[in-house]
Amino acid sequence: MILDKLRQTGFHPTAVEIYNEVLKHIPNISLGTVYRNLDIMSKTGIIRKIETCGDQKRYDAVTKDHLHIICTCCGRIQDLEEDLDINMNKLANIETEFKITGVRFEIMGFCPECDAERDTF
Amino acid sequence: MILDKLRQTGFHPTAVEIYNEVLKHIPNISLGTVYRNLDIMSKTGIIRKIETCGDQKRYDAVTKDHLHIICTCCGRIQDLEEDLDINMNKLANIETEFKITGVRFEIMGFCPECDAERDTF
DNA sequence: ACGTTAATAGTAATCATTACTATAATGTCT
DNA sequence: AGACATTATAGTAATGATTACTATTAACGT
Repeated sequence: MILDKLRQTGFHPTAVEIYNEVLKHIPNISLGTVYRNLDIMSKTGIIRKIETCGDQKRYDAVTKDHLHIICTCCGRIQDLEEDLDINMNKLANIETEFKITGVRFEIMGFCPECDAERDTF
Repeated sequence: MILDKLRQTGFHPTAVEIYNEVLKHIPNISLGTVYRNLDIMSKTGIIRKIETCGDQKRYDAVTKDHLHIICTCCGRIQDLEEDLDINMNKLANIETEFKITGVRFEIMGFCPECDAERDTF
């Protein structure tokens, strides 16, 4: 049920948001259960934990690499179809002692709602 | 003093790490003071708050855009000199209703210490 | 039905950060 | 210098997301 709810939403909800959705179907589920199962699934690789912004972690049912656009105001995350032509070949030649495992590329901005709110000032 | 300490370190410390450094010179400084001043300075633009990874926020004395390499294990952040030839012109043409304010591009990996530790298993 | 194992609800603990409050430092004007 | 307003501070309390804990319940093979 947790996985279903995560897959149904186009955006990337927080654990509490998922909890509230599941609560409608399983009225006595515990928030801890949601956290635990999200954690298990992200460790198994079924879903992805987005460690990327703000105070709350968000979860993503799409595990393949893709671009996110993030509202710096409310934290909302959406997917982007665009490809920004990143020259990934250079990654292998970077001078560093780190063992590189991946990249993270996100676009920051104001979502329509937050942007409208800013205009009221 | 907070700003000095932040500028002296090559890596990007957390508020508590800065607090512990400053504590050596100002023994009765409060953690709240460190947080408040870091917040003021990042809002003024003197420093940068890195909202990017893990549970703790980190701070950066270099405000111009540059690449970070982040250890997914211990959270350590280092600067990278490389330029990855991102085609920024495409940013202006992205199809989205968001008002874009910037990008975030980071490289993830294991720092030498964490990587060595992994080998012991 | 019995015992073993794993998952859960509900609650308590943790940890980073923020808010609050009484006090101390600083500046200004006369 | 002295009276007053303004600001920053230390120290503590509160908040909020996440994790840990525990007693209970469900599932499953024999």
